[in-house]
Amino acid sequence: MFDILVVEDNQNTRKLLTTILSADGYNTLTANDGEEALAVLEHNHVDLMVLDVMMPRMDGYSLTKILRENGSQMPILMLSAKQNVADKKNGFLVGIDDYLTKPFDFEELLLRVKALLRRSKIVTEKKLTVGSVKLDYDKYTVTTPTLSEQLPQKEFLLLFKLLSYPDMVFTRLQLMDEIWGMDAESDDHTVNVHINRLRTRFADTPDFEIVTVRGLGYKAVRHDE
Amino acid sequence: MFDILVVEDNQNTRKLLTTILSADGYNTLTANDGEEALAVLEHNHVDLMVLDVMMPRMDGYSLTKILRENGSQMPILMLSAKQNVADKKNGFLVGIDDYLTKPFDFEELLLRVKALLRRSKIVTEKKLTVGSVKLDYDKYTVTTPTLSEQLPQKEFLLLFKLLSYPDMVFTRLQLMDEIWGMDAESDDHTVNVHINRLRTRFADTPDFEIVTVRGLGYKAVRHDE
DNA sequence: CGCGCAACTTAAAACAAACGTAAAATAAAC
DNA sequence: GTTTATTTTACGTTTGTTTTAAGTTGCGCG
Repeated sequence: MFDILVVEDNQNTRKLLTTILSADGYNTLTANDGEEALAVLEHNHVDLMVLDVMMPRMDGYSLTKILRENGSQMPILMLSAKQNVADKKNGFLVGIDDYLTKPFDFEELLLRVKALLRRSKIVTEKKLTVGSVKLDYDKYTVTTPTLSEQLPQKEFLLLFKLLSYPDMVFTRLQLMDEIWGMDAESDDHTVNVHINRLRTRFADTPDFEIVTVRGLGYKAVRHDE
Repeated sequence: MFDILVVEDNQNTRKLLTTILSADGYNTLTANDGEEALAVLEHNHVDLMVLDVMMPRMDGYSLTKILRENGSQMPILMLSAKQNVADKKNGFLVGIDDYLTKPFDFEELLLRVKALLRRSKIVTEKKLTVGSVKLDYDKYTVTTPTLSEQLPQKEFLLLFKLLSYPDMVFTRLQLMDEIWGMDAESDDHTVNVHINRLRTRFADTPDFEIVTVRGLGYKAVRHDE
């Protein structure tokens, strides 16, 4: 469900961390140092980072600093053998969210990870991407390479729902319930009309389509050519 | 600038906490136990809570639980003399964000408070810029290339809120809460009028605009051409 | 002490967009 | 080839927003 990047040069510790996190149901990615981490972040989705301070090439402070300067708001939990406040201070100054000293209690690590994810889920923008269509719920924007306009509310919500589970088929009733409310008096046909409006909007976005599943409903699909 | 509620029954510790926090520029409020804290929260604006576990009448766990169940997302830092993981676990389970064991290092407390405030998307920045519009909260100034005037208070606060998260949509209610206070009985339309005034002010600032999101609210947007 | 101005609120009218409906056109299934 | 499901178009209604204006409050200054 959540993707956690473990950045740690010591192989044993790295393995330990990934084992703990995997056992709790997280997907883990790994990097040996800051530079590797940046490379991983370029090509993968990461929800949270567990970061060692001491590493060759690029240490945890530098990595955090770079990320924050580039506007990243990813939750970062820093690990260090150092107990002293000066090191913690360094970490918090560059923008970490939590700091744990080694040796750490496994359970406490998991608790803190969970707390960070919970909070970041509250505040991070709900962003969805399917193909070249990007939707940002909080900013209320939908962009493709060719267009960038404000969708009307119903269309926006409809698209949001469809994009939230790409390829999954939603019945008209499901969509109605979600957008118009359970008691919706309205007709199924209303959904059709809004779907149609969405389609004309994305007519010239070749890698995205809303597909009809006859007898069932609709789904959002990405075409890679 | 930020209002922090200290909930702690021991008078000495309470005093210590408020002193540390005040020295760092926070406004502090206090409560002796959970019940008192609830009363304080009803009538005051609070950005973050520093919370002792052990208290008469209503302890920290119960208070946190009640708040979370009521939908509060306020950052909560829990303090306890107990070192063991079980107590931390209890805390995190009911929804705290951070846990510090007594005796704690003053500096670390301040660091963690700051990290929580940043993470919870409460703006620490008092100088904001969107496009060519620059706002300085302390100086109470707003400047663009073409104008440099003093805005009336409500307009200023409204703009501040909007600029604090560019592109993010704020509902009229959110804006009201921020500027007029939670209990404001006033009409939504008041917001509209002030938005309108702001718009006429920035009419000839081409790279800045307050955009309406129909059915939701407003957002501050930068146009780059 | 009260006059006058600025800031704010309220109300009302004008405006615009979004929405849902219906009906016609098209496509798929049997 | 007929039926059923879906798409498309058009239009009227509704709802939300903007704008204008008038009314109220509070404060500084004469």
